[in-house]
Amino acid sequence: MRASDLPQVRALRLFSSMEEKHFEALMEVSYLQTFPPQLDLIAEGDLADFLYIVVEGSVELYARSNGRESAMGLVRPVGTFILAAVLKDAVYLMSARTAQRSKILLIPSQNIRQAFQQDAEFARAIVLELASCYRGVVKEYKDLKLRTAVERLANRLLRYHNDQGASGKLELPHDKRTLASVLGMTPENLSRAFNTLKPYGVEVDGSTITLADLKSMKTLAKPNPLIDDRST
Amino acid sequence: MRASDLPQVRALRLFSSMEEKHFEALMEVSYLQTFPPQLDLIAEGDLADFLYIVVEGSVELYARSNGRESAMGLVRPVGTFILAAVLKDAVYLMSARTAQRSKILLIPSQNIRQAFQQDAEFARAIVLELASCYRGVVKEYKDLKLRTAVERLANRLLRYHNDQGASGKLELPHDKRTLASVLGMTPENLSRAFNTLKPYGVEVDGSTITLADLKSMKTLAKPNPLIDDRST
DNA sequence: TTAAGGTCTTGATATTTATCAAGGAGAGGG
DNA sequence: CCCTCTCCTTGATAAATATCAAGACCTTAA
Repeated sequence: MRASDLPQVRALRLFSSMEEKHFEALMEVSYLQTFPPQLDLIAEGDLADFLYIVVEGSVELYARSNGRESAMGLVRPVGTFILAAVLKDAVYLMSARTAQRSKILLIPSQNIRQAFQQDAEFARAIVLELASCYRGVVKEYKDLKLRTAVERLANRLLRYHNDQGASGKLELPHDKRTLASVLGMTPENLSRAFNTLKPYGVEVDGSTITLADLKSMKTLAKPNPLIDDRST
Repeated sequence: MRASDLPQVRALRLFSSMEEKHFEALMEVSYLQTFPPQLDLIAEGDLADFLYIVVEGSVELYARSNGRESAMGLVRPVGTFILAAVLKDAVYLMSARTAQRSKILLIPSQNIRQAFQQDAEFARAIVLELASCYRGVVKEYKDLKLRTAVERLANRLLRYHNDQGASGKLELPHDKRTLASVLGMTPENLSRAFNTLKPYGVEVDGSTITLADLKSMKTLAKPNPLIDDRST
């Protein structure tokens, strides 16, 4: 890994409170690499050799069973994925591919586990990150189990809208096919769900969405911080 | 907490490798309590005051949104719940109530976080437990997202069957209403799903299920270790 | 023994979601 | 400029799931 990349990595929450010597040891065995879009990074069932950290770009987590495939989540900077598999020294439960050209940090699992034992501050950062991931999945699970497709879309739009500054407009961060999969529906159904939201002030122009009537959107969506807030 | 209960708790994986003095300090502030069935233990949205460990009995995790309610999981001995909220010092994402008369260990969150910092072995046990919880939810999420209702039931039956010794018979560990909710369907639909499975050798007698044709069950269910194995 | 209250099942129907088939709109390449 | 490709949309239909209503079955208690 190049020395010029170090400060960028050091600034990540996961590493910022770590002892210098442990950080250096970790970086010596790590790779910061740039990948083209749509490249498969890991496949479910493989042994967890590395911890992945998305530094730039974005990565799609997905899973397959029977003939079906579904997106399980999107990881954007700065997020980790498959931390649990790394810590347990187990196989990946999800596959991952780049959604865009992405800069990704790879750290060998073994060294992560070692650093966890040696550095209490790092251990603390790791467990907080893992707890956040856990709560993220629980929220996705609740979203899917307690809401209809239209409600999921409405709440997702409100979330993106907030993340992007609540200006009345938002950009979908991925194509509609992927969004549909993330939301647990077919692309056809996503189209129809957008039509259903039209009376609530949702205007679609490509990947730009305008929310013209936030109040009625919220009445319909009934956003719930215990599902939709990513910060808590 | 009574001294006679200590060995039982000490044997739990979470505590077995902890230093004696840290264990004692933790136990001094903890409660081992027995609760009647159907008692609400925590409510989503409340601040995480305690870590809960199910020592005997079983606990149902559930969540609400809009008017809907759904079971999110069942915790049986020896399992923890809401570990992530405790570590993050955040609010619970799920509610919990006893399913049966249950013996439960309550440890104040603050002391858990303190012990995590002081005892590296405990930190290791905690992170492994949390990673297991994470992977458990991911599996539930995959189950719901990638399978139909009948497939979910079939795979659940195969799982219970295995857990209970693979003798051709199995006992449902909860009433059908709860099972339906865990599987993400209505009780009516569960009934129909059992009927759909009849041609595959599934005979229902109250909460006793006989699997008379495992081969065709497996052909239908297509069990997937990356969803159904609880050990990995 | 009967009445009352569960849980579970069944049938009829409605709603939601998926599938299949076709067409439109836009981007990039020749 | 037009072709071709991909992505998205729309319509028609099918399948999956939920809802509503009723009844069966079981347990418990008077």
